[in-house]
Amino acid sequence: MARPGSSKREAIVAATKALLWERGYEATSPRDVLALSGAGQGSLYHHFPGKREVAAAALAEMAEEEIAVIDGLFSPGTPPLDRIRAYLTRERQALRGCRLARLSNESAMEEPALREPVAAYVGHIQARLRASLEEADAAGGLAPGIAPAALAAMLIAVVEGGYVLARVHWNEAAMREAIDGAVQVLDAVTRPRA
Amino acid sequence: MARPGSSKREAIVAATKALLWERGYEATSPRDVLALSGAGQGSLYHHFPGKREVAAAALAEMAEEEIAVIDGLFSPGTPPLDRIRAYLTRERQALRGCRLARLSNESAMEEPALREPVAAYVGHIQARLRASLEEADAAGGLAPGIAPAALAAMLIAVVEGGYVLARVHWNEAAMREAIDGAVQVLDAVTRPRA
DNA sequence: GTCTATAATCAGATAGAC
DNA sequence: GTCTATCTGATTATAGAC
Repeated sequence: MARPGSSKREAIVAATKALLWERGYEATSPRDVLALSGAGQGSLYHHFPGKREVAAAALAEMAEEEIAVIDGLFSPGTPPLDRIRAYLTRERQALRGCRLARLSNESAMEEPALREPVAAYVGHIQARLRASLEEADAAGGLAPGIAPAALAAMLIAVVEGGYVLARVHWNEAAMREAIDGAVQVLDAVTRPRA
Repeated sequence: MARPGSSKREAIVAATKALLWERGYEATSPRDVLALSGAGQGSLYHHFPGKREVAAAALAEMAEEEIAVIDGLFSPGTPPLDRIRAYLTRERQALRGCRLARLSNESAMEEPALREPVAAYVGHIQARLRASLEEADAAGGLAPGIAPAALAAMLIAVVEGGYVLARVHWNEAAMREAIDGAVQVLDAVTRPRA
C-alpha cells in the first residue's frame, strides 16, 4: 500500500497531478484519472482508499517539486533583494493558475490532507521572502515603517492574486502589471538607504 | 423570459447567489438551487435555458451589489489615499473568499457570460484605485518610479491574493498580514513628498 | 408559471475473476 | 496488482399535467 515500484500507481498519480492543475479537485473524477493513466478501476482502489487520497499523494509530489524550484530561486549566493526579484519576475503560465493554490476555493481545502501540501508550498515561499527581507533589513536596506513579515505576506499575495487577475480578465498581462507594481514598490522601499 | 415580478424566478436567483458564494459554480447543482429556493424543476427551466444562465443572472446581480459598495468606499469627499486605505482595510470574511473572484479557477471563467460580471467587478475596483492614485500623484504625493496603474494592479492583487492565503492557511490573519504590508507600503511610497 | 415524473449520463466506489 | 463488470446515488435536463 502506497509502495513505490508499482507502475500503475505511478501512472495514476502522474495523471492526477496533470488533472488537478488543469481542472482542479472537484472537476477531476477517478474516471478521468483512469482514462488518462491507462489504468483500470481496480488499480486505483487497490493503491488508494479513494479519490481524496490519490489527490493528497499527487499534491504532496507537486508541492515537493515546486518547493525545490523555489529553493533554486532563493540561492544563498544571490543578494537578498535579487532573490526576491527573481521570484517575482519568474516566467509563469498565468492563465493556468498557481499549480497548488488554484485549489484554494475548493471544498478540498476543508480536508487537512489536501490543504496541507498547498499551505506548505505557500508558507515556504512566504518564509523565503521574509528571511530575504530580514537579511536586507539587517543590512539597513529597508525603509522605516516596513515590517519584513508584512511585506513578505504582501508579496506572496500579489503573486497569488496576480493569477486571479489573469484568470478573471483572461489576460496574462493583468498579472504582469501587478508584478510590475510589486517590483516598483520593492525598489522604492529598499533604495532609500541602500 | 427573464422578466421580473415572478416570485419563483427571484427565489431561484437569490438561492443561486448564496450557493455560488458558498460552494462555487461547479459544486452548485440545479437541484441544490431548487431545494434552497423552494421552487420545482419546471420553474427553473421555464425562466432559464439552464444552469449557466441562472448563474449568469446571479453573478450580474452580485457584481452590481458589490460595485455599489465599492463606490460607497470611494466617495469623492474623502482624500484619495484615505479612499484606498478604506478599501484595503474594510472588514471581510476572508475564509469565505471573494464573493465574485472565488470563481476565478473554475471552468466557468472560460464562459464569457460568467466571466464578465467577475471581470467587471475586479476591473471596477482597479479603475477606482488607479484614479485615486493618479489624483494623489497629480498632487505630488507619489514617490518617483511608482506608476499609478501598476500600483493599482498590485493592490487589487494583494486583496484577491489575501483571500487565497486565508483559505490555504485556513486563517483569517494570513490575509490581514498581507493587507498590513500593502498599507505600510502605500504609506511609504506616498509619505516622501506629501 | 408552477408542478411532479422521468430520463440519460456521470460520480465515486465495490466485487470478484485472473 | 491489474482487470472488467456492476452498483447506488447525483447531475442536468426534458415531458407533460395543472
